Amino acid sequence: MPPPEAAPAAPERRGPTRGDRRRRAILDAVELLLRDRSIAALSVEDVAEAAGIARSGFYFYFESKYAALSALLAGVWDEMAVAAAPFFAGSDEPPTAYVPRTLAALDDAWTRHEHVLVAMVDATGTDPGARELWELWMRRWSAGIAERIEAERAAGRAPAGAPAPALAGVLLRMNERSCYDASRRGAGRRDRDAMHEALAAVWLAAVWNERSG
Amino acid sequence: MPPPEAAPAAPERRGPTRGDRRRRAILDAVELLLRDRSIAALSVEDVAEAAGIARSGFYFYFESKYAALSALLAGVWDEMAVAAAPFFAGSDEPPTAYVPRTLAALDDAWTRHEHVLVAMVDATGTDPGARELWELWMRRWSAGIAERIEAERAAGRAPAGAPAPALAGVLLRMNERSCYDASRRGAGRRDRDAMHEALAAVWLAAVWNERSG
DNA sequence: AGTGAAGTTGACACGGCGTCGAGTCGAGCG
DNA sequence: CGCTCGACTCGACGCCGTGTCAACTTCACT
Repeated sequence: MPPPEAAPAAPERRGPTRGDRRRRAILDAVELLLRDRSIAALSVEDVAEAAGIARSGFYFYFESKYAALSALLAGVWDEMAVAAAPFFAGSDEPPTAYVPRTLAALDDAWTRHEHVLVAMVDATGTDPGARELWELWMRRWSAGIAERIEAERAAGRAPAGAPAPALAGVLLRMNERSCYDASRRGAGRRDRDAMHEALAAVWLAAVWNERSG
Repeated sequence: MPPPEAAPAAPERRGPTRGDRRRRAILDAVELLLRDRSIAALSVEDVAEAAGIARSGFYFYFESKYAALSALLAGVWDEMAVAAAPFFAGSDEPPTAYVPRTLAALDDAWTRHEHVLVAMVDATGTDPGARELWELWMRRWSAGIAERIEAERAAGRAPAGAPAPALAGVLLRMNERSCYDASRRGAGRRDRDAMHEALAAVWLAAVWNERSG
């Protein structure tokens, strides 16, 4: 199952075709509408209207609103990956320096797309396709984190402890749910900063047995 | 907002009335059907049929399938609270002993009702009423945990660290999401044990700066 | 100018929801 | 015993959102 919604072997002749632009308009409409409506409260009709096409035209591009939402997600993951890169690359710095920084960068990327991400998490409770896609990414992240933990342990920078895959899993869930809830309750700066501090403290203590500065 | 769905000042004359029995039958039907269907895939018709009444009769008892699900939750929370009691009471034992035990007991209670709990979490993405109810409980748990952490710190058993409310919040989310995911993927014994170990390690490290035995 | 693929549309059938008014049941009372 | 009133039940209705279809238009390329 390759990255879903990848265009089938992109013709890539010239600038975006009319269809490409329509597709883009639909995606933009979804993102826009999600700013003040939950995915559950969003109908295909709303989206089509906002994109300037007939409702049935929507189905030429996507199977359902959840499929469109999933497509919207592709770009978001890329940004998240960029934010997390320093973590996965390892660092000469002490973790007390780069872990808080990475967590803040991740939350920043999350916040930039929070409407899409919140909608996606909500959708996992309803649409099997959305769930599978989300879980695919969760597994990838989890595997990456586990690898990182094992590398830190192997290098003697982190003490042995709970099996890395399980540890990676629970820490990832913690981040996922914390960010989701922060977006849900419209957390402000103060609130988010406290959350960052707590997240960093947990990661540092659980993986490196470090107290944050 | 008192515990929703509490009968209005229970008449409690004699044995359960016919209405009480019907209500119970509906709740049982929901719980039963959730064993092999998600809440999203469950229609009021299905429930009514399983409960032996007409679909419209359902609405005499509940506003929607989500209201019924929420009602079903009341009893579940009680069991969770019992499982967590040793934690909230504090203990003379070292945390390395009672924390893992409590986490296992909590996951046990979760597992006993996992269909209802998973359905409820799924419902929070769709139904505002379900979300509010769930978040109410999350806030209560979070507050309780924060209080406990502060008590441990005050007693000198736990070192100072991130603000207790934020720390309690992220740790609670970690548990919530980990249990949810374990149920979702039908985790087996081995899988769950590894999760317990990881959860215990994180709690101990983050709150008490302890490595688990 | 002609052709075929890409794109677009309104109309349709379907399924689930929530409500309503007309009814039934059953305990308590005169 | 029969009446009454509130608790309960039901079928029917109107509504809304979904997904599909066949017919039509547009457009890039010969």
